[in-house]
Amino acid sequence: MPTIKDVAKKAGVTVTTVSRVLNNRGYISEVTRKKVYEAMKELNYQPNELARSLYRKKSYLIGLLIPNVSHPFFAELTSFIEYYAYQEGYKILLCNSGQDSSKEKEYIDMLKRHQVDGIIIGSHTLEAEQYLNVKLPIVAIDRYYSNIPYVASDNYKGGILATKLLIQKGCKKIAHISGPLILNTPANNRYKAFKDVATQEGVEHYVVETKLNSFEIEEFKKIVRDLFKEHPDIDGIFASGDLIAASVISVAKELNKKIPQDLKIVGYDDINVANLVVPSLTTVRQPIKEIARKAIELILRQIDGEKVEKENILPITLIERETT
Amino acid sequence: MPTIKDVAKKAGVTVTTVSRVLNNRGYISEVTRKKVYEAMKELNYQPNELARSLYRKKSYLIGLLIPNVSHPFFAELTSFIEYYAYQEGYKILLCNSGQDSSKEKEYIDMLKRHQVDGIIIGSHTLEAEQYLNVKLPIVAIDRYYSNIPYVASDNYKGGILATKLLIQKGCKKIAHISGPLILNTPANNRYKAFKDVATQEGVEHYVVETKLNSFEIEEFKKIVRDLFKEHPDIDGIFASGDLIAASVISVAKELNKKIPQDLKIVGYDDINVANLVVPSLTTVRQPIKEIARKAIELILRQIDGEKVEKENILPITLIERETT
DNA sequence: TAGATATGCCAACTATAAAAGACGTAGCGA
DNA sequence: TCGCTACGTCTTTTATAGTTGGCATATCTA
Repeated sequence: MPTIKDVAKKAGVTVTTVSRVLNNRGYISEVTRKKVYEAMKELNYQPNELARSLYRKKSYLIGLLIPNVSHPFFAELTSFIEYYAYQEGYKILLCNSGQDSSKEKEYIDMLKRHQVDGIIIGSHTLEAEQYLNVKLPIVAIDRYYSNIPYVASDNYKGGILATKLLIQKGCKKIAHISGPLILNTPANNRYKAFKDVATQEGVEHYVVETKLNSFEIEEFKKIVRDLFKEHPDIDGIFASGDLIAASVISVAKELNKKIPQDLKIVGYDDINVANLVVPSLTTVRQPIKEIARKAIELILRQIDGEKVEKENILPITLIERETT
Repeated sequence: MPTIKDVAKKAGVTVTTVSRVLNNRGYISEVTRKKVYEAMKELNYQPNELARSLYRKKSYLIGLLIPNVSHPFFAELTSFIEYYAYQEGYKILLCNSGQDSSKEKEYIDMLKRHQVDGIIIGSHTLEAEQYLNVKLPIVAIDRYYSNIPYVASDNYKGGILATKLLIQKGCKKIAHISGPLILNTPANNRYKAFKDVATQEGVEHYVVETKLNSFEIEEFKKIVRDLFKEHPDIDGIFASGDLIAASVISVAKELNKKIPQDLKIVGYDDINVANLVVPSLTTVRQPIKEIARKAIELILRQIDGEKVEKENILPITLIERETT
């Protein structure tokens, strides 16, 4: 790999001049500039970003810590985050914590060692202490913690709309399949909204919880099968995620339940899969692209030393398709 | 952020001593070691990986260049690649090229500037020249190029099995929905196998091609609708990807075609979605996990200066589910 | 002739690593 | 007993690739 010295030698100037050309600083004649550019091209020179980062104390790296990219929601989110980061000249260091809090801790330390300029965290197991002694800019996605700013969709409203839709469409016995409720996350507002609406409307209702580590479709299916075993006459399900909702469709087929006649389903997220399954999923659309954009915006503003709002709630939309 | 100097000062030794403790090199008395560790702990010190990388000429970073993580196949692949990389102490810099060759070029330059130790490329638009002047270790996934080692599933055999299954199950008029055939990729062997088997067995057959940039479900559906408009009596489809196959299911429902009675479908990949849709997809399973493992293995061996085999074909499996 | 423009030179700086050297002590042979 | 080597521990110096600032030295222009 050629260094700035090789370029200087080839162009017949000093490293100072090359550095000036690279950074557009000081006075440079067009002739010299051209010579330097030509030398760089000939040598196929790429400035060593490590050395620059070291000096500037800025790496243009953002750490993205999520449970798992293989989950469509995080995959889509990651894609948009990468998109916006790239537009601003930042790069993404990808970390899958696998919902394992020790791996999460290790990853945060690793990201610090690599001098990332900020961390976007969409992972859920971490305890208080580990966040707090990180002085880096952080943005959480769908997660509360102390004074760390977070981005989330309007989960409570989403839960209201979903539950109301089921009742309005005539469901008499409804269930909610929630994420892990032990964690204090914004997503739990979906659960709260479900409870609130069902109680208020006087509709019989149940809640089942998915486990912390289950991203496996077979596990989701098992949960749904167990639910129907206990309550075969459930006629409406609000699932806290489209993947779970799709699993409900799959199990409903096994049990010969007609959708939406015998069973109505509302998901959450509106990932691409929601429009791919048959029947297509009615779901609460999270603005994934906007969540990504907001997260990047909040990180960059913190990197620039700005204070940012702690709460960043983005609007949801109820998308009615064929399962209701 | 505390530096090694701060630790040295706190422990009452020189930076060299701290460095020795950190790197387990040379002679260190237990007393000194303990003092240093205590100082590191007190200061919550994390060695600056940028400075280490600069000196060592090794970053422990691997660039991953793919069309888009939001596609489930790449999402699952990325997840495994990250998993194996992490096990070996490497980190992943994620780049979505969006199938745009200029962005691809920019990304490769960026990765070089960041001194990545190697690049895994699953992207498809890049031209010859741009690869060649990269002296970095590279591994391609599902892509041929000159003397760059690649990993791919046994596409030809997969195509054979898929096509034979359709014919064996009684299909009389079959179609293949391929990826973009302009690119010279291993995936085109699915197309070749389809042609070969259909011709050999004397079965009427058609091929439609998806466009380069279409990862959009609506685009897939449109392609399928057009196919059925032209050939309403097609009774078997081999789709070159599960997402396309799922789109076929969706369109078949629109057209009131019964699966598998009126229409049989075989996909390719066996992403999680294949088992989620209803009816569940018969598909050719690519060993995504093994592809990831192999790609990391090949990159690491190249980083260590080893020569590696150019061709790395991994076995596929036909998974029969409900669409055949 | 002053000021702007253009370039060079040198040193300091970023955080860490590693080779070489310094220092005191111990062991051993002549 | 002197001189040599070995040893363990720590320091000094140099290196990594690039940035920056001060200062010197030109040349050009108003």
